[in-house]
Amino acid sequence: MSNTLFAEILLPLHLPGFFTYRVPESLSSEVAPGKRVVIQLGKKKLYTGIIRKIHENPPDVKQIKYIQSVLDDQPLVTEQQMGFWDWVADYYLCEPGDVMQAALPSALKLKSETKVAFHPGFDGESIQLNEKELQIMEALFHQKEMTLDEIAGITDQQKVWPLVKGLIEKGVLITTEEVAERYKPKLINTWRLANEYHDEEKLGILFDKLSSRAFKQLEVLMTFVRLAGDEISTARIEQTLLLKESKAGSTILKGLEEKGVLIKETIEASRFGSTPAKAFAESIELSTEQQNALSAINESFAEDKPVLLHGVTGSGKTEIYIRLIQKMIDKGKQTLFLLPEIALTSQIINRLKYYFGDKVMVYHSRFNEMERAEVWQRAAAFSGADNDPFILLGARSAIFLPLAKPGLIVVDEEHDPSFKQTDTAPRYNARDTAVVLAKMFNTKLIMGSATPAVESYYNTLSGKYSLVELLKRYGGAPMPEILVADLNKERKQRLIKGHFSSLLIQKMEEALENKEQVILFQNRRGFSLRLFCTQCGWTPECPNCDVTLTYHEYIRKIKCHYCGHQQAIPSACPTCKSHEIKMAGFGTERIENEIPDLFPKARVSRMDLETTRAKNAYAKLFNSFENKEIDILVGTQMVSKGLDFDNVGVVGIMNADNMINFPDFRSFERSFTQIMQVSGRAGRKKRRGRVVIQSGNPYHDVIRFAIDHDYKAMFNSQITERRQFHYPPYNRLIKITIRGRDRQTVHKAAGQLAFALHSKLGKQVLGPEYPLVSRIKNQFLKQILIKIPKSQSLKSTKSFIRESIKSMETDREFRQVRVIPDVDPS
DNA sequence: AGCACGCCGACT
DNA sequence: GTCGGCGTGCTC
Repeated sequence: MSNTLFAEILLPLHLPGFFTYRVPESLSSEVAPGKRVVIQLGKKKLYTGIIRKIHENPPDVKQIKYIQSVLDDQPLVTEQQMGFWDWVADYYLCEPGDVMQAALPSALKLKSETKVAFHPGFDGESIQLNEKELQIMEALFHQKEMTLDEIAGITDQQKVWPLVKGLIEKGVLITTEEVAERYKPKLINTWRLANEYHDEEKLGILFDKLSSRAFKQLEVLMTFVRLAGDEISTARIEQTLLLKESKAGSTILKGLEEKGVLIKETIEASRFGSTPAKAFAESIELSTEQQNALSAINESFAEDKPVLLHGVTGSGKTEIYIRLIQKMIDKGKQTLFLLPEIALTSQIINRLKYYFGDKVMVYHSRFNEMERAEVWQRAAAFSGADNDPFILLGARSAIFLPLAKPGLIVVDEEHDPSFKQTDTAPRYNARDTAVVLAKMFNTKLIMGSATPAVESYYNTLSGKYSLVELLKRYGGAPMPEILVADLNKERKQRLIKGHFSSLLIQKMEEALENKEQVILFQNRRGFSLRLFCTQCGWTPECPNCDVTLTYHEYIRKIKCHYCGHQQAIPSACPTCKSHEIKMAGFGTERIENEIPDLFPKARVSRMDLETTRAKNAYAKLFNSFENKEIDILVGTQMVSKGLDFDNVGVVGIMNADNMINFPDFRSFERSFTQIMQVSGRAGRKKRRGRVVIQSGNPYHDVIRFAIDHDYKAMFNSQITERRQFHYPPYNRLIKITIRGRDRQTVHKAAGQLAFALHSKLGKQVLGPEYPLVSRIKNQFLKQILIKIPKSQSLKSTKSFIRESIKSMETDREFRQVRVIPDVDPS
């Protein structure tokens, strides 16, 4: 007789620590760390949890529930991965449950639903029931089982539970909680030839027999033979293909099955189509520069050092990645390839598939639940077979994919801010997390960018990473020429038409004359169209958030970016009753509308969030630009990422100032990066492209450095500033947001927390201050910023911060206040 | 996170 | 009265 077992269960919820459940005797041989279990939490809800530990110590709690069932035969998450999850939770100051929630695809996290049915003992005799109760019963006679939502639908009432509860008490209804495994492998039917007929002679006799009476069956069999080709004894033909090719129905197949001619086999199939590789990675010819870079990378890998590949746009970083990936494939190891979300729709996927075919699997937020779960499962089940996923490609959440044999991690466009998750916990940076992951799993790591993040470049100087440079474009293509249009000067001389300077117009004309294309870039921060009253200056604001509403053409309404509130355009100003309401600011749409006047013959399209919302809209725009059906493409950020076109003569940056003047310690760096990324779209193979930057401040350092393509000058100027003002990479930042319904309480709570932090951290604590937007969805916000010197122990500082937050949260006065820590905020 | 419980204001 | 709208506390 063994002792009772208990299990520490990790739940995908924002709750501290683990919950302890009891292991029933019947499951004691099945439980193991890393397996999923079904447990009940609270009064009825069932959840999927993951076993973290099994022990024999009864916990000190009032009630202890049993594990209901074990879902996996093999652990879904390995010990090593769990260690990685723990690191993420610890470093980014969140709960392990937050990490589980982010890491597991939703199809692997089941949740129960309440189902209502008749009580088996209920005899149908009507007791005193009201109209709504009768409605429910009526519906149940037809359906046997209903969810609470369905009941809400038929009774036309939102709060349905008291109603159902009454019926349960009367002995009419019962409820059950149902969980269904949501991930199901896709199954397809295939057919093979029975062993008996592998013999040619016997097959011949069969043909003769069928030709006399079963003509349809003969046709199917002949189709089978044709499709099977040389592999008649081993071939498995898909049912759908077989039926389509022989134009037969499934009854005919049944007939053949009954005669013992063909045998049905159901196999697990991929939800993804198959694309064979079209070329060998070895066939790529590297330039001398690329060859040197590759050797340098391999040398650093030998020392187990992460590599930062600083390669200008068009220098051929991808070819180097492909070579490195091929080497991993030869060793039977997997590559995790991370890139920014928007770049996922781009050419790089096609490039990798071109060389690696089915060995590439993409993990994408646009995929449905099942597809994501399939990628997850196949990554973990990897055994090195030919069509196994050797390359896992995805945005930041792909960092949690369970690679069975990881060998290499690639972080492309490593400077990109979208690697940092900002909205929900865990607020992790996938690039920084990749560095830790690589160390924990003993894999190689390469990060690439044309404009590395200041932090990353600094790490190469301090020796934490190796720096490998590719500072020339592939094939000796020239870097684009960068010109600046002085908006103030042109404005004085009245040369500006709409939002176009004479310089930009001139360069665009030249390009269009040469049959070259034009890309115009408008930063999203400038994309707001604001209404204002010309008489008193009034501007419509969001009732729930502390922001002005912005105009959206496609709905002809004004809308809030934070909470989604929208309303009609006011016809009169509510303060002064004036009807003189005008629009300020400009976006991609405005620019698009101005073009016909300036370039009547040009074909114009717009690429931004609105125009690419529909499925495949992005690909369509992309293709028509590539096929030169578009002369001028106006767009936001989107046009700056991963688009490589050959025929772009001019890139126009409509307004550089709203990027540069953004109040943030990274705005200088971001502006430079943005300008360089957009500029990279110009020119390429054939001739030197041109970039026109429009600015009211043409002698600003950012613009000067951009003109010279001088990353290092930008870096040097920034690193000095960062040191002086104690910003990263010299100090670590932790931003703490305090949020709540009541302004005064938030103010007080923030003050108290800052005071507590101050007691030990002193001047490292800044604030509390109101953030740029101090109210979102009717919640008031305040922020505290902590600047921790690199020399200081991060571990003890963080645990002190954790404790300070906890002690503030336990104060009853602040029970409605939420505290949100953000480590290394972007 | 979800959910029950409890209190309050608005209507069939 | 009953319904729905929150605020609050709790989950092994």
